[in-house]
Amino acid sequence: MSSLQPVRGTHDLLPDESRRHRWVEEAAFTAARRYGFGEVSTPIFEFTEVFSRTLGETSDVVTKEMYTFSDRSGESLTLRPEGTAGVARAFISNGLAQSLPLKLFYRGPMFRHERPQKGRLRQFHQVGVELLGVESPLADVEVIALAWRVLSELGLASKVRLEINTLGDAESREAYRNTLTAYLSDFRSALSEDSRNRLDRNPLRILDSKDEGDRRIVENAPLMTESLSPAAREFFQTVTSGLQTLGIPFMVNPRLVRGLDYYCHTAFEFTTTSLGAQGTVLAGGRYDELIAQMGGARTPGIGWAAGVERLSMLVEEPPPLPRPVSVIPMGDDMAAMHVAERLRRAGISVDMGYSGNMKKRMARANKANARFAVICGQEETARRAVTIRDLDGGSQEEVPLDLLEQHLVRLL
RNA sequence: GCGGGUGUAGCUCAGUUGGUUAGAGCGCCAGUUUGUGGUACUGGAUGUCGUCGGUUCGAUCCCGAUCACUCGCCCCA
Repeated sequence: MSSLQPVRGTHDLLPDESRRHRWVEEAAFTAARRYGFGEVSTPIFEFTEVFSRTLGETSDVVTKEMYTFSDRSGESLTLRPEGTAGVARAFISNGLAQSLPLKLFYRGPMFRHERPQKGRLRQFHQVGVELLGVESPLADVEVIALAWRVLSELGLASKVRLEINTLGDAESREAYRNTLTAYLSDFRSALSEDSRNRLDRNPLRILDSKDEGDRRIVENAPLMTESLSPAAREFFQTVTSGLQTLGIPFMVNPRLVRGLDYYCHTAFEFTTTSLGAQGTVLAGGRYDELIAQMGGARTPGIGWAAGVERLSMLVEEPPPLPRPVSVIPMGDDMAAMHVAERLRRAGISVDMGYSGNMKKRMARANKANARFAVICGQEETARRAVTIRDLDGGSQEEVPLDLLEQHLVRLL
């Protein structure tokens, strides 16, 4: 084994796996386009502030997971740990408040300095969407419907479960935070060490603690629902009934919380039980205050992101590639290369080996899963013809060189 | 960041209770067939036994460290 290893938590994507990833990404983009989203591509690094100010100073992502470094002019830059902050920044930088509502799709690598596990890498890939400038819960419904569409297209409808919750508006959340903290404080000494910390920093997180003792305490805790303002309650009601209208199965999980500070109202997660500890496959929510927080005009938004690696582990085989034709030279390699080039110009995928006798080249054609072999032998060449061999059936026929392209196009 | 497991050929994995030349299957290469692949048969190559250090006459095996992967926690896609 070589000592040249990739950096911890990073992977080389060889052609087979790359193809799975591509398939996942394309399924997401195709569906997104059908819902009216256009692709946006923002830099994979930003000024550190773009993330530190928006994700929450106490969030794990900011406090211990960012790849932050100084560039040569001393600026603090950070490899993006998620996509929304960069899109929000681009929205402001480009004055896109003029073009609301805005529907954006993105894909690409994200970076988090975490301890790697299955389905959790330091460089991983996400596809995501953001719908900006729509106050109405219609946006929430549409964006979740798109997520459901993507997962369905990938054949994952039966493998995932949609959980949804509301975090309410700012006032509701503030009120809830207070009642929850008041309730939990009585149990402070009974809480797990992690949760005692969370009590001060982010008490909502205690709701989804995996600790047995915590769970018992949380069972009787007051719910967000009880602190919701009438407006927030109605908003959530519209979202859930909308999902019902569209026939999208979901379950309300009043203990579902999101890690990043900028979320409000709708929060949702598609989870699976087949990926070990990394159950979340696609997640998102509403972030009405994010852009204002970054210094832009207040612009509501909602979006989600999905982990490409996680999805590609769940997905069955991607659709097969079109099968190539193999050109087999017999003596004059360059003449055969010329034939290959003609076929490629005609839009046909062509494989051709660089050395070896006919037997070897036929074996290579087979390995390439070629549908036909085009044999360029001396005798045929003298007649300005080639032999086409059907590699599935085994029959072969001679075809005049001039008719080769049209002949093959018809056969394929 | 914390705790457990694992690391032997390109891949999946045996094995050595510390002892001379470390194995299998798949894959790869060659041949049976010098103009014909997929099947079959025959033969072949492959390894710093993750890395560094320690114990020992002797370490792939025991010990320590380190790196990577993996499972769980934290957190998240």
